[in-house]
Amino acid sequence: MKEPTIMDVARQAGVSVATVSRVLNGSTLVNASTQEKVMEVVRSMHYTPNAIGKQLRSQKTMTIAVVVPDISITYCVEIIKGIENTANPLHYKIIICDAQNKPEKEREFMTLLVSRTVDALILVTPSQTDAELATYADNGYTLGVIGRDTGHDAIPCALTDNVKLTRQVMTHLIGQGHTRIAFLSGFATAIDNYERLEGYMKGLQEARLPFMPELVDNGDFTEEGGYAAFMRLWERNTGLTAVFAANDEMALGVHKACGELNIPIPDRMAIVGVDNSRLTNYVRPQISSVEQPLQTMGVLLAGKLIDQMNANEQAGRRIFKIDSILVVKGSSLGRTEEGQG
Amino acid sequence: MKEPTIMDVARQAGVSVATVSRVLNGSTLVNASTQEKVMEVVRSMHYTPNAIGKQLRSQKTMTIAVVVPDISITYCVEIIKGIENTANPLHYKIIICDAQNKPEKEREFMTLLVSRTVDALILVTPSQTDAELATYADNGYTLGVIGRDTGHDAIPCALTDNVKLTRQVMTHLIGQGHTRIAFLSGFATAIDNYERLEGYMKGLQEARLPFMPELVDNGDFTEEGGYAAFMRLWERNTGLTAVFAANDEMALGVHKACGELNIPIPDRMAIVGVDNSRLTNYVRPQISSVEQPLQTMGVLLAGKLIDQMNANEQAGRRIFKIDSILVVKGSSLGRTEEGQG
DNA sequence: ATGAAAGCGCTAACAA
DNA sequence: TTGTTAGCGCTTTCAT
Repeated sequence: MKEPTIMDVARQAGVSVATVSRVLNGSTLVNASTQEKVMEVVRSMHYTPNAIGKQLRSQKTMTIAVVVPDISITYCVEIIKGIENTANPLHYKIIICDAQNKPEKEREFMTLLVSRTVDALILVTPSQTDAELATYADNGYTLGVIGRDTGHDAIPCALTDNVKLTRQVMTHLIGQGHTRIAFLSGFATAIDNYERLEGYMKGLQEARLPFMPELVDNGDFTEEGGYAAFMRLWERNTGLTAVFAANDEMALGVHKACGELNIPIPDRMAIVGVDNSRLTNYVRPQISSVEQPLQTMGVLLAGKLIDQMNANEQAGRRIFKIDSILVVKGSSLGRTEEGQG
Repeated sequence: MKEPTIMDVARQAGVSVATVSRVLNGSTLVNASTQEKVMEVVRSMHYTPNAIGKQLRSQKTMTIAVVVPDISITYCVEIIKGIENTANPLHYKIIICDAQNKPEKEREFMTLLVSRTVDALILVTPSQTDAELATYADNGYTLGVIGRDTGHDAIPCALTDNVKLTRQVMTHLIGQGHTRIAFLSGFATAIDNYERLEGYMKGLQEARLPFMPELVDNGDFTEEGGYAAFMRLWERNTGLTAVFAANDEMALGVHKACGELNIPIPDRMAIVGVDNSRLTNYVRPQISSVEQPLQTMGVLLAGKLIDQMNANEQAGRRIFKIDSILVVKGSSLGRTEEGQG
């Protein structure tokens, strides 16, 4: 089971390897009859060029690695789809790397870049520090980040405007008459937290509502975390009537907790999440959520990165900050008078 | 930004490239002091071996491609996780390929194998025919399939026992007193259909229930398809009291349809799906579903494939047929007397 | 224990 | 228009 090489084709066709290579790569400087003859042999031998040989010679793999924290999160999958939709038509292959929520795994994947297995690497909400990522960029590696801005000139990024997003939610909730609104954040390390907290506070400020630290808690971006956090909030007896969770998982946890505590939604408790994931539409009432244009983020960043590799110069925008939209559903709309009492 | 090569390291350390290569690959035939000296240089230069060069020389990529029909399906993601858990510890990299439900895309990914970009390829519920896949195996390529058996000696596979699975469901439903049970299949092309239909018929047979063709319909494995199929079934006025859907998506469609038609679940209509996906636990009542040990399937197949590559002989089992378990929930349990009337 | 050198499959610069 | 040939970075046989 030995693959035919370009040599075999050349021999069989009675031409040199250079000619075969030219035909294969669509060079115009080839006699039509020669071309025909070579293609004939290529077909009859079922010859397919060896990708490794090509890569070694051309110093290009035409491959981009996408490192996601967890392949089971819809958030990540949507981004991947966006990247694919841009990369595939441009003949770039995508290799998806699942870091399984382990920072050490994520770091391991960086060697794909260093070992030249891929031409570029996209990190989705990386766990590495800005300084770590800067090192790679400084050494000339092509990488981009989705979900935050490392601040490095050579690292493009796509992210949502968290402050705007949060204020949008706050405006909605305050408009519904809520004054005690809890904020459920994710990991303390995520930059999103800081920005969303900022938007939360700004929203309160504008409505001349006081900031109450006891209305802020952490749910670690998981359903269980959101559930536990809400239980803590509830026991503090702060008189809260609404919860803004930094993602849908936590919002689902709150939804569940309210169910168990017999707190009617939205009458006694309004809930808003982020991601507008499918699940939010299957629980009753459905959960209002902010929809981020994830595919778009993938499309824009991949496009930018490919441009960067081909043009060899950093032209155009480096930061793609994208607006999201709030999808209002039953969990935060239509409180009945009765319920409010 | 030029990477240091093994040559640079050799020069710097005052040894030959062969020695550097030996050190890097842990050969024992190297003087301890030489070894130390080389490693010192490797560290100081931040040298990382070029993967492409290595691959070309060794004729191995240590990479396995996993081609899934759709990366957004949890079914696929679970299998991927299983494969990763086996492959990564054995130093194999995984490249995930999303065929986006397009047969031509799936076929394109086969060139990864032919072009030697990967050492092996795993197909999850492929759209290609057995004959097509056989060609690759006959030409010595290493591939495996999850979800069906191609019947080819050199193509290992992992799959669930569909007949058993279906009969399990039928036994449960018949045990609950149902006699008119609809069967909702997926694409007509999927082999699963045939086997599940077989199990359905056997289940009826054993219980001495008649097979009614008008109780079988197709829902294309989608929620919308399941919804539409149920609507058709319902209009046929067959007096059905239970639906077995070949996957959870279709089961959710039936669930939705019942909601709109005001058919109480499980009192007037029992529902059972397959996959035991997360969503089945968020709707009310929760949907009974068959849980397939997907991760296990990935683990077993990947292990078999890697063995096959290393041992160069086909020892051991080729077909991994795995039992699934039925998780009974509200949608098919506890019909009240009243409801039955 | 170490080094020299061949060669994996390919492209492209240079020659003819 | 076509051919010859030098590498891309690495491992490994064969000498030493």
